[in-house]
Amino acid sequence: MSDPFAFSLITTSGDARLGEIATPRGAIRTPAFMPVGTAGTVKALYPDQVKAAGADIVLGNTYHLMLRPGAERVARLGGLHKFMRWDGPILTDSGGFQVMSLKGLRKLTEDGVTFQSHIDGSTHTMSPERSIEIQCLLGADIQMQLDECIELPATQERATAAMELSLRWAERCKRAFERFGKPGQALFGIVQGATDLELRRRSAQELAGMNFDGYAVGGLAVGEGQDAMLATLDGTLAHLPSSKPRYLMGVGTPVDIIEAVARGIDMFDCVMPTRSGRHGQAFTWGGKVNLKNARHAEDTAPLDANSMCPAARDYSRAYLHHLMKSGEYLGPMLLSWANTAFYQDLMAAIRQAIAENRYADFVSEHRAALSGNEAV
RNA sequence: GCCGCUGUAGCUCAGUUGGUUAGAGCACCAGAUUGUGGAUCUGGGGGUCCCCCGUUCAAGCCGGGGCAGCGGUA
Repeated sequence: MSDPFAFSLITTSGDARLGEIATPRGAIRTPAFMPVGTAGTVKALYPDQVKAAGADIVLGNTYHLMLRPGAERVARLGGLHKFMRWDGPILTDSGGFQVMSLKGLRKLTEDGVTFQSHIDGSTHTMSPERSIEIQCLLGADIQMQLDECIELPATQERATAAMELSLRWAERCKRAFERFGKPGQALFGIVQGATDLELRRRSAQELAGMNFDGYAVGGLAVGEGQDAMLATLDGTLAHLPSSKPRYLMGVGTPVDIIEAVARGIDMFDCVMPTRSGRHGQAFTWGGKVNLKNARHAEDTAPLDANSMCPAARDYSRAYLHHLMKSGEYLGPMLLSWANTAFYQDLMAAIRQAIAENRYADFVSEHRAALSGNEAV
């Protein structure tokens, strides 16, 4: 029987890769953008909308789901897919990002992380083994190793220690996954090493030697700036096997994405389309649009008349402005929808440009407009 | 009519024994946001301190008169 999880590279354009990841729950077209559904929901959207927007896979989060409703409970309820009514693939983050983002509420040891719940203050521990066990209880199709993600800039000592700890945890996650994982499920390793190319090389090569199903680049877009991020990517991807998917974690803006694809990244996730949407910012081919700005108050134009997404196509900017200014629920719903659709449209356009071997032209065509605010 | 209280930013209010350029929260106008704590952060514009007169080197603050609002009262 062939491995039900498999990455196939279809074609390339420069270093940009067009591919497909086969999973038992369906294919993931790459380069892919994975909407973030931390707590078992892509916030403010129905699963059907996420699917219709073009997303093949969504994220869930180990840390959040273990606190509430609890991994064992989700398992008793039939797993995360059934629970949230998403039948496509799900990738779960391991909790590594919370190692960084909850820095006032956690303690780190060789064995794992002790978190204080942000919900009720209760104490929870998560080892690499427990993180994998939880991800298996949730039923995640793609699971992530537990890692230590640090804020940048960081000292050499700090970056080295976090990278080396992440490698040791990678090994432990691999062994735990062999015990808990089911056929068709995949486990990704995570490259760390801040912006130090030598650390990144070591991390990538050692992970590659462990033979993961895919490789993530973690610890970027955390304060280092885009130039440093892209330089780090250049120095990292060369040391990862081209036969496996490469995932740039937590990234990013539309321009981050097109630049990272140009360097050979296959998968992305980011809270930006949904979080920004909840706060009034929309993404369009013409750049970012802040619907809270007064200039939209009487603008009868939609966000993007050419969009296939009703939220972007059928509602006036004036109405979206009003909803956001009034704090109405529909505002975040419509903008999360429009942004999720835009990100998927962006990925579709990226895939098409690679397929037609004109990716460099695509980047130069759209880079400037995507990088700033919409021209007024 | 009389008694009391109040009047400071769009709103709700603070403002010391009179002392530099009168503040806050919200609202407003913008900017940030990258493996989501439905969060947060950063800037900005905005004043006839109800009006007039007086005291004083100096008044949002003290005195007199007026106006307005609220409450009480025969």
